[in-house]
Amino acid sequence: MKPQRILLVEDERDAREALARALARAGYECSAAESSERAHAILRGEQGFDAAVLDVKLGDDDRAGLKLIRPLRATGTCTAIIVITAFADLDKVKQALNDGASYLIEKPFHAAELLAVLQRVWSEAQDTSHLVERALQRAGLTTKEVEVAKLVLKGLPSAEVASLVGISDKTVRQHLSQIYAKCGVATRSEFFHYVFPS
Amino acid sequence: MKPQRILLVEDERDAREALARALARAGYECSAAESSERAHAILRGEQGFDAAVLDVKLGDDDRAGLKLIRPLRATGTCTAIIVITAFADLDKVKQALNDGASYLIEKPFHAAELLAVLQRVWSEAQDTSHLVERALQRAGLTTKEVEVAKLVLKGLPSAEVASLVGISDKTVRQHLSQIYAKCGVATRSEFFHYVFPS
DNA sequence: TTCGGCATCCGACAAATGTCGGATGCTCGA
DNA sequence: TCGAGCATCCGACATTTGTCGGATGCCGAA
Repeated sequence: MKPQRILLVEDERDAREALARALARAGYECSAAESSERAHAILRGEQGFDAAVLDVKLGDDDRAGLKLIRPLRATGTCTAIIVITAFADLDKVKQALNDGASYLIEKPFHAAELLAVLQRVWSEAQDTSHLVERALQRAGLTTKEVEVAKLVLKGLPSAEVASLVGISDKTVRQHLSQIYAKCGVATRSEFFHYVFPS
Repeated sequence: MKPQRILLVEDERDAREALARALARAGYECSAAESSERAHAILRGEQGFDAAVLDVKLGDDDRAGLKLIRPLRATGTCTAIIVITAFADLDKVKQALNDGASYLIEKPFHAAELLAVLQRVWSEAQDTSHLVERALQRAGLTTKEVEVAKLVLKGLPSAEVASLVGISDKTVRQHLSQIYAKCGVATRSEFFHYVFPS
């Protein structure tokens, strides 16, 4: 899957418009801002951005872009945050990393690079396999139980799981009972919520 | 919730043992390795680490710790990866960020700092609210539908959702039908899987 | 060898879930 | 003002899900 909505914050008009065009051409819906203030204004209006591309330097402020990272992370929007900068110094990169940036690209760069990074970082952020692995591991499930659990977590009904695993649908439900007990839950929904806390 | 199992990779024996003790005291189950090779060996044996704490320099190799980041990310274990280093130079920090590290701590540091960072980074990584927001936004749900959807995603049965929202349980199911239609799914499980792809 | 844990099946039942058809009232924009 | 969209409710039904009691066979550790 691809990210859909992207927040682009870049103060230089040419660069901003070029990137916005590139993003649009690649099928993204892109909201562009030229300053921190505009970015915040946009965020107040609409949420639900999948990713943000932030220039580090905005106008006078040498690291205005970095200051946007924490608020963005806090809102819970924006899964992937990419920062771009012409002058990567140690301090800025450290801050970017520790504030929660996903990637840093140095100017000058090709739009294609950004698109590639965007795609990669996004799909990594979307990946929930670690949550699944962890939860199942922690619960101490047996081999078969893990097999069943993973298929159930794919949204399949018991009958489908049964035919895929090659056992009876009754047995699948039996296993599930056992799984639920180990996880301390009682229903399929609760099990999902156990694996994906929210 | 706290992370449970931690992979600690640090070549200096004193530091390693001190950290391992501190982590154990804080209630973590900690596997320590003194080299890349040992780390890989541990990973071959057991998976399911929640977090990794990596020293950047291991033995001769100036950035052996950094080289562990990608494999760790690739395995799908390890939600949080913290790197520690005595000499943070621009190049190393850039690599750490772009390879997928979550945080960088500079030596010398107090064990308490590490514990605090671990806790923070871990809970951020656990947070799936952005997935929820994104999915619901993308589906174009109405206000009420979002309200219902969020409670359902908390694992609550329709009846509970109904009493929390203050509407009839039938109505909740009605809303859910609508929600499923918008998301292109047919059951609660599929809906979970729509929100949390895995 | 014997016993506990794992995997497998069955029948039966209560509860939860999803769907259909139909209904009312509200609000906002054309 | 008139209809579309939203929110709300109802009854009824087929399906799915979770549980209970009971059963068999296998394997590995005690």
